[in-house]
Amino acid sequence: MNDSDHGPGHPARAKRADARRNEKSLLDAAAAVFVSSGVDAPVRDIAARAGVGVGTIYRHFPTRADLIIAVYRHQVEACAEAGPALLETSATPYEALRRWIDLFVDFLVTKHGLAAVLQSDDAGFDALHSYFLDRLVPVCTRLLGAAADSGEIRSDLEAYGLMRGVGNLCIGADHDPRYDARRLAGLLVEGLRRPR
Amino acid sequence: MNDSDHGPGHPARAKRADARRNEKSLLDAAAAVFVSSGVDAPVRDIAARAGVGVGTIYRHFPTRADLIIAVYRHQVEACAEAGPALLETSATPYEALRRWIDLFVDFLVTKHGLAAVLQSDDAGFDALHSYFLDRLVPVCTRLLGAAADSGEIRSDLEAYGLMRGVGNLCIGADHDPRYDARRLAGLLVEGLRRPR
DNA sequence: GGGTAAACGGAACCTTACTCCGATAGTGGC
DNA sequence: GCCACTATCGGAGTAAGGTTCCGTTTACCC
Repeated sequence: MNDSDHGPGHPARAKRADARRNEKSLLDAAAAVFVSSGVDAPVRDIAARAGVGVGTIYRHFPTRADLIIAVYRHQVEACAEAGPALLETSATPYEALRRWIDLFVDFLVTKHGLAAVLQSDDAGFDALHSYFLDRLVPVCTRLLGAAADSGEIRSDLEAYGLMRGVGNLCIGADHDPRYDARRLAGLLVEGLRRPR
Repeated sequence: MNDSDHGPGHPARAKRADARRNEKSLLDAAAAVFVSSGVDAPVRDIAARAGVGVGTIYRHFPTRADLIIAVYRHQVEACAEAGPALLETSATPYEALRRWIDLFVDFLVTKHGLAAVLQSDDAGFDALHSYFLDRLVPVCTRLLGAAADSGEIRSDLEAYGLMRGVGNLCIGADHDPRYDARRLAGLLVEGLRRPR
């Protein structure tokens, strides 16, 4: 996991110092540019901001998806870990599900264009798509399962479908005050409640 | 509205015959290409299929949005007109709303990439966005209003938000058998029901 | 048939993604 | 401390798509 350690000279060749420095610069620059120009800002802009050539970006992050994943990894992890926690601290499993979806929505809508690129069928974003799904679907499955077991919701919707749906609802949620993604996601979850 | 009339020689100059022919060719070609390659197929492809130069496309349809609107105008109109009709033929206003949303979803998911481009924040698709909204939001408003008046659903969601939400849910619905947009849209509408 | 302006076509240009390779400069061995 | 070795760098080059521009063609009116 942690490759920044530089223990006593071991056979495994350590990454060169400039490479590590550049990777850090790139992550910082990308994060800044993503905030100001969205996640599909031109690669050149990110390279310029980091003070490196475009070749350096592609060497460290073969696809744009890899860069996006690296930038948001921490937050995705946090979201994933929040699932089980909410299950413990909420009054009911349904309540936990509702709150977890809120977290996910908040994360997505605050990242200009991330939701859009997440659902893009553009090959090359497969890695991004997969990362989110691999990390979050299991968490969602558990929340859905708990809420279904407690009889609060129907049990005929897969976590995958729900995640994609919620992700879609977040598209374009920034830059349109009339569109409230959080609200709609809430209604969608509300729709899961058992009829009656 | 109808500019294909060529009434008795009036001062208004009639459009040249080749221009009218090309416009027709372009609409046919675009429709065909949209089906096989999606609505964001390269402009050059459409021009080639129609047997005209790219300049001719831009002369007839200044933006891609104009072309898309022209191609799907009939179906959008049909959808808009189906609203009031459903209100008359359905058992309850809620039922009419549910069925109308189904129609809208079916329309969107069968047009590769249309939903995505509809929500794109890319300026230049404003016209497309506006056309759909101008034409369909009033219809949706009426359906929502009727269902709210009959007490079947809550009344605190604007038609605009619902339309955007449903449109978003349709993104990427083709080419992913595990994702059922119609189902999710149904759940969203279900979520509108008054609690108890 | 001839004059005129509408309409055509596609070369040219711009922007962005992504690749490739000569130049640069850390690193480990001495 | 110096050198050779090679990982890494930087950005010119290539490709693809969108949009514009203007010399050429052609329908229309008389």
